[in-house]
Amino acid sequence: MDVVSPELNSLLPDEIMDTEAATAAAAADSAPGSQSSITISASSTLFAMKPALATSTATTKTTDSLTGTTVSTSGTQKLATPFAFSAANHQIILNKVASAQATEAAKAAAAPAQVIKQEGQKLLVTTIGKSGQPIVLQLPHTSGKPGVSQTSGDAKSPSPQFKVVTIGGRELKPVVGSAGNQVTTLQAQQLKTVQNIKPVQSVAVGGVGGSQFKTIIPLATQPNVQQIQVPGSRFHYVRLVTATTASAAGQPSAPNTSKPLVVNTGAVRMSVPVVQAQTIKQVAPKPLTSAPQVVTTTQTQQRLIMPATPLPQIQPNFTNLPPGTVLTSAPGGSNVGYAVVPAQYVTQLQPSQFVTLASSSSFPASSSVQTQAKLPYNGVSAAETTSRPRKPCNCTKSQCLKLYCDCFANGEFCNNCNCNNCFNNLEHETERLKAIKTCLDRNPEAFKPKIGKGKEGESDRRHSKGCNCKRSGCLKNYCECYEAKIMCSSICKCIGCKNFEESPERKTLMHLADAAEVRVQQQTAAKTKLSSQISDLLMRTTPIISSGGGRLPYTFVTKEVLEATCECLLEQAKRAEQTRQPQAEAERAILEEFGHCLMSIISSAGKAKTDCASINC
DNA sequence: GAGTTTGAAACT
DNA sequence: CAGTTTCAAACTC
Repeated sequence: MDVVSPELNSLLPDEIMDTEAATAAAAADSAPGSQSSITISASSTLFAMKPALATSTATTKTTDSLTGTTVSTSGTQKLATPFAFSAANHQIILNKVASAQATEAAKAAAAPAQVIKQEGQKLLVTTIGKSGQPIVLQLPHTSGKPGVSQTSGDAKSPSPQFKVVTIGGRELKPVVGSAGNQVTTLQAQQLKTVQNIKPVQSVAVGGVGGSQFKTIIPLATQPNVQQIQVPGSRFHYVRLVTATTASAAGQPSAPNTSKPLVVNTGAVRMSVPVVQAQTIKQVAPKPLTSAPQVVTTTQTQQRLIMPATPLPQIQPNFTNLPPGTVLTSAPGGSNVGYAVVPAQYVTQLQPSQFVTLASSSSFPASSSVQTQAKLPYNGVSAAETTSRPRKPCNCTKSQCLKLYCDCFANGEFCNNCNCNNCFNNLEHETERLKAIKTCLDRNPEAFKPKIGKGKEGESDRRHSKGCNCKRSGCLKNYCECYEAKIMCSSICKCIGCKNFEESPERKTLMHLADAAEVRVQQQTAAKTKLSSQISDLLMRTTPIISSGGGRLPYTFVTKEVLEATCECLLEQAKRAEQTRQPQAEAERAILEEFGHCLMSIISSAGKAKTDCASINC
């Protein structure tokens, strides 16, 4: 079954190809029609963990090859029950083997690489990174081309016999020597992990030429991974079940790592980090410069439904499961949550959003599905286009299904918006997908960021289409260039543009904006400090007061006191106004006066407390 | 908060 | 492709 059409591939952003997955894809290049590249997606969730044969604690940072995101993973990983491997019809099947055998394998510090012979090809089964990290299996093409991720192959063969691909953008050193003979300790550890993985149900087989990609679902009966076909979606999903909820009864805790997941290192171009939905936390939004972004995860017992590869089939049960959707079970229902996450965007989610969405207990039964995730059709991380949470939209007529709607245009579901008749949600998935298609038909780059990345830094950022401003001088937020804090370029068609480097108007605006920002920061700092001082005072006085009965600060902040304080502050303001003091100075004086007032109140309160104590009241 | 202005998106 | 309309955000009062 074809999973990615050339058309779809053409729609994917260039950034995706600027990845090691793409490199691997290039390395996997082979004659048209061949199916020589097989990649098995893996994650701690996918490979549901069994009671530990071995336990390792690791902290791993993995760079997401799609977004440049750095995924930080930490925690204890319990290796799973081992499995044997077999391959047939270009399928890799990981079969369970006896635990004793697995134990032996786990004990072997330098276990040999798993080599699968199939039609003259060999498969090196290994992982990259530390124990428990994702696993990539790739059948090499017998005439594989040199590539950064490709090994030298079998020593007895002039051509490479196996191929190692990277996961999540993590560089993988070539395996030296023939498969099964010269394996490094790291590889042995990786293999140990491989031997302990659970069956995988979905295997994406990368072919060559864009249209050659196949999806194989070899283990339909395996309980831990289920393939889900989403109608109208370019992705198909694999439901990933953690050991806690599916196969590891009695296990005290679920694995707590996030894993990058290479779904297909071929031209499907998906290298996705799998993070467990319930507890994903984004430490900081990804800046425009696409600097590495840190994502941390903590323990979870959630299931993930991950988009593995695009899937054209439409099945009725999942018309409301769009890519980029986090699902959760209804309260009182299943004890496990579900998440449908276009994993390449997982790291872009705002932490609060994701945590909320993944919470399986916070949704009403009538709406067990909530969404707040990046949709895949955008193909670009939210962080690449925005550095802060998107403002809620106010659409009234577009149903949030046109590019007028910022949420839709940025590939997001509406969430906490003020829109009316919104269709940009799961309940209207069919319409939404249709709208996406319409937009893409009209403009294949409709969901790509308008502000292109500069090759040599932000100074080279520019609007992909240029603006068409006529009246704003390109110095108001009406102008998309100005709004993006970039100057207009030669491709702009604006009239009366003042948004260029030497523009005095622009410089003046910038200075004003800077000054305003500084002022806001100062005010914020002052408020914070004052608030802190008040809190501190209350904390210090309350115990003393309460010991004598009554809450002194509140007792003494009477209406009269408040009025007197306000009078003082107003008087100070008037004085500042009369003397024409600068605003900042006036604010300082008022705050200072407020401090005096507070001190007076506190002093009086303390005195009263003393007096009260002396008369034993 | 209501009304106006603006320019991108959508439409013809 | 150009002109017009629609739309929602930005802006003003």
